[in-house]
Parts: sequence; C-alpha cells; structure tokens
Amino acid sequence: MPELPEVETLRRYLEQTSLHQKINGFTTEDPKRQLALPPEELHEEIMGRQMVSTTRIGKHLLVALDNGKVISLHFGMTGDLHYYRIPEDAPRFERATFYFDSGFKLAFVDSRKFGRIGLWDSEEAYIKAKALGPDALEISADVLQKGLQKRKSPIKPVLLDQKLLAGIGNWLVDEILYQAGIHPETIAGELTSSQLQNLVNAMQEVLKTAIDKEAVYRELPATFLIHAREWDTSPHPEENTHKHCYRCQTEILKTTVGGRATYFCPSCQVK
DNA sequence: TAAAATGTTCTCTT
DNA sequence: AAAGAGAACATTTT
Repeated sequence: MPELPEVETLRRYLEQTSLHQKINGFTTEDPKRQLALPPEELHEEIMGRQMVSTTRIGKHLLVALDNGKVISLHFGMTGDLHYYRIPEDAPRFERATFYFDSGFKLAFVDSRKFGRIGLWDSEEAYIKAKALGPDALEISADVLQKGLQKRKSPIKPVLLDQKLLAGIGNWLVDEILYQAGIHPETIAGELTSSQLQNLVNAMQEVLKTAIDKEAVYRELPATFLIHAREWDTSPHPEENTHKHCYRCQTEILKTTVGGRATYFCPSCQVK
C-alpha cells in the first residue's frame, strides 16, 4: 500500500473517522517491534486525549493530540488503517488498536509488520529524527536539482532516498520516470535541464493523479505504467495489453536497479 | 515451494 | 562526512 498517495488517502480517512473522540485504550501485539517508545509511556500520554489534526510528510502520517504531542504512524510495506465498531468488522492482521469512548476502534493493520508507531513532542522533532527531506509534492525544482546534481548513482535509487525528498516509493519512481521518459539508470547528476523539467512535471502529475484516485491502482489512467506490474489485479488479466507501452507498444521490461524490481519501456526511456 | 513483495535502517566500504 | 552497496528485518502471497 503505502507510498505518498496511499498515505495521503489514509490521512484523509483518519481525519474523517477518528478526530475529536476521547481515546480510552490502546493495545499492540508486539510493542517491542512496533513502538518507538515503551508501551507504558505511550499509553500514559494518550489515554483520555483526543486526536485533533493530521499532517503528512512523505510516507509518514502525523496525528496531533490535544495535549500537543504527536503520534507518528509509518506503514512499512503493508500498513493500512481500518475504523470499525463491531467485532465482525475486524480486519485481518490488526497489529495495534486505538479505542475511542464512542465504541469505535481505529486499527493499525499490517501483515508484514514493518509499520511503526511513535510519540513525539512535535512534528519537527519527528522530521528531524527521521532526517526527512521535503515532501515530494512540495519540493521546488531548484532544491531538487541541487540535490540531484552531486549524486553519481542512477536516478532511481536517488529519488527513493527519503532524505533528499520524502514520499517516493518503488512503484511511484518507476511511474514517474516512465512518464518523464527517463531511463532509471541515468546518472542523477547527468540529467539535462529538459529531463529535469520533465521529471518535475511528471512527479506532480503522477502524485496528483494517484491521490485523486485515492491510490486505487486499477482506476489510474491506462497511460500509467503501473498496470504492467505483476501485482496489478486487473479485472481482465487475460488481456495482456497492459504489458506493453501505451505509447509505442514496445513490451515493458522488468529488471533490477538499486536492488529493486524495476519496470520501464526500453524504447521511450533511453540512457 | 521458492521467490518476490508498496520500506527503512544498519553495517561496512569507499 | 557522505554516498553507495548489501543485508537484515517478518510475513504473506503467488
């Protein structure tokens, strides 16, 4: 699930379900692993408090409490949220739960258990601790260009570096490079100014489109590369057209760049 | 059944 | 100091 558009969708979900209710309980399956602080401490700080507002930076969701503290939610590879009341609606893989006095619960769902929950004195403290760069929707072309300039790695792993800019994950980076017509192994510092411009435009376009569709992949435009990924659950898997570039019909290739699975069009994205 | 999976972080090396 | 490579983390799904 959780790259920038997914986390933005979760932020809105939390905002529409869970604000302004008294928290009267919190449980975790595996506090040592899932919490960035001792469970007693978290419990003490949030009991009786209310969530009052949310912020997102990159893939991180921050929830402000009415005592000024900030809960951090990071969703790892498979994190999700589910708000419910009756036990029949409990999701699979519920790893942590916030209980409200309304009787509703906010579940932190996470099959692979890479997600983390923390408590901080301020948003700034969290951003500093994680050394997060500017959010991918906010970063200016100028700052991005300066960040890329000195890097000698392929552009793909550089864009995945959350210290440079926050929010881009493995499917997004492939999508953005595809839309920008840039080969994922192009050395970051060697991008031309027109490539850089294409990159900035594609990043905005892809992020906004994905947020607009609430990160539901099958609703993304047919022009999106994401439909070529194996885990795309197309309603018509027998139609293999999504394995080809919508622009030139060339077969989409799968390789490894920076240790991650990488999809690209060998014809539209040349080094 | 072995392999791959939307992410981060740590260690080691350069 | 900073950048890059690679492994580790835990579990599910195909």
